[in-house]
Amino acid sequence: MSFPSGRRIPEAAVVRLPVYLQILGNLADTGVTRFSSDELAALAGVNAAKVRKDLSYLGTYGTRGVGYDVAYLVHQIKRELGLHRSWGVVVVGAGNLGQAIAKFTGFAPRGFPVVAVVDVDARKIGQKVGGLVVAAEADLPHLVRTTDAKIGAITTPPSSAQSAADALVAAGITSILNFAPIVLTTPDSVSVRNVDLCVELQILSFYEQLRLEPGAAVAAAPKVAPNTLKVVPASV
Amino acid sequence: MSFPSGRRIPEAAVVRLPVYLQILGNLADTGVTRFSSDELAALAGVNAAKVRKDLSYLGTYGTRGVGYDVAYLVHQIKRELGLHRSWGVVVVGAGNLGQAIAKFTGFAPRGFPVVAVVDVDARKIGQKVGGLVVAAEADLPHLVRTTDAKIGAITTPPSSAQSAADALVAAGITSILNFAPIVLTTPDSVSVRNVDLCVELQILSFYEQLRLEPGAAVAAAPKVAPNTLKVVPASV
DNA sequence: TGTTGTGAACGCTTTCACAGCT
DNA sequence: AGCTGTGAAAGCGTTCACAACA
Repeated sequence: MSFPSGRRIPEAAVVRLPVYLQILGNLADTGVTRFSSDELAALAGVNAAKVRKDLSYLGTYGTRGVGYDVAYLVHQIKRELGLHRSWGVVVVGAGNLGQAIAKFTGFAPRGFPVVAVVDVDARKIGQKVGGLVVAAEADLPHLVRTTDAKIGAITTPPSSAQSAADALVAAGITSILNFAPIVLTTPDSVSVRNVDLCVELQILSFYEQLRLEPGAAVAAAPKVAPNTLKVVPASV
Repeated sequence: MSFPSGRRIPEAAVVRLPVYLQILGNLADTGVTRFSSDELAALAGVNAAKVRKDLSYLGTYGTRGVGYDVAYLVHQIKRELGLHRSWGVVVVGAGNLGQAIAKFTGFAPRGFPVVAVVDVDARKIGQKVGGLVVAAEADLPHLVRTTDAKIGAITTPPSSAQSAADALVAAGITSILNFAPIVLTTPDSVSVRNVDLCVELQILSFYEQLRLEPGAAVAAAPKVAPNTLKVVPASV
């Protein structure tokens, strides 16, 4: 509602900024230094008016008749998303997915180093996973404090996901990426994003089915996903 | 636009149906046979009016003064989402994530068996991953035909993701789950859902930052994510 | 009485269209 | 002339509030 200097970016725009950032990063890598809203729109699969509106929420950084500067816009989007600092990720659950995330080398360079992996299973504790040693879930408060982790990723079986969430919240984590196929119960001050692959597959199957059914047809292009995000004033 | 019998479910509602389905499944497992919109709303973290509207798109299946039947609603949601049949998934890219997906036993029971894993790397071809043998990406057309796969999951490095998408499309796949951090170019007749974990982390960091910045505050609860979905008439 | 189903109001998001700069 | 920035309009999605009904 309120915002430091009256500026406020609509949620719908916030979720598109990382997509623009990615594309602009690719453009920069190929030596492009300037782009127009038309060009970015084509690459992102949206329309130019939306790109201009979205970018206008960041400030007035374009040049009429010319376009936008790639490097400058990358900087501004990063600033807005808080990507000029690093956000440590602690992975809860050292199963297949947890290990895949811990081993993935693509997060750290983009500002999201995996700083710890924990599990409740004594057989997993002490194992090495991608340069980290699996710690006990009970150590979360200590680990979060010492590593300054800011985001928790839940990759446990569904039956342990809620207790994992409770442990993360107790340890002071307020942003959770949940891969378990259950709806977590968390305080309103905690942001949760659900990445339930079954949900994604079910949505795909709905549209695939429309394509298979004779006579069925849809025209619109839905862009939403079943994520939940709760955020309350910082003072609470 | 048009729909067989004039019925049409808004996209925003479609993405919530899998969430309801999951919760109702859990309720059924614990012996619950009836629920009210209030109860489901509390469990799903939405409000009761939304639940009633969403369920009303399926048909008139509730009983005034009483509520809804769990088993019956599960059946109706499954029917709507096309979950009374199985949707084979072919994984392209046998790296950490691809292997984690292939090994995960939670998809098949929910109607999404992983029927094949392919890679371009000759060293990976022939390896066994969760009961499947990694095949060559060049075999995709043949594999899709013989396994009747309907969904493709791209878990390759970003540099190979577009060619993976092209190969899937050429093999006749029209629904793609993309884990690579790039925007895919596909025909309009192909549905793509992007599950870019960096995008999710970046969105989380935006809200985390608001919480850390003194004086910052947001009130609304955004529920959208940067997915793209393109669907065209079945006849095309 | 209790709960659904749903028009109508509201608010957010997208799109249009053009004024304003370069 | 070209492209941005932005009010205003249109389109969706959510919420309200209550009639309908078991």
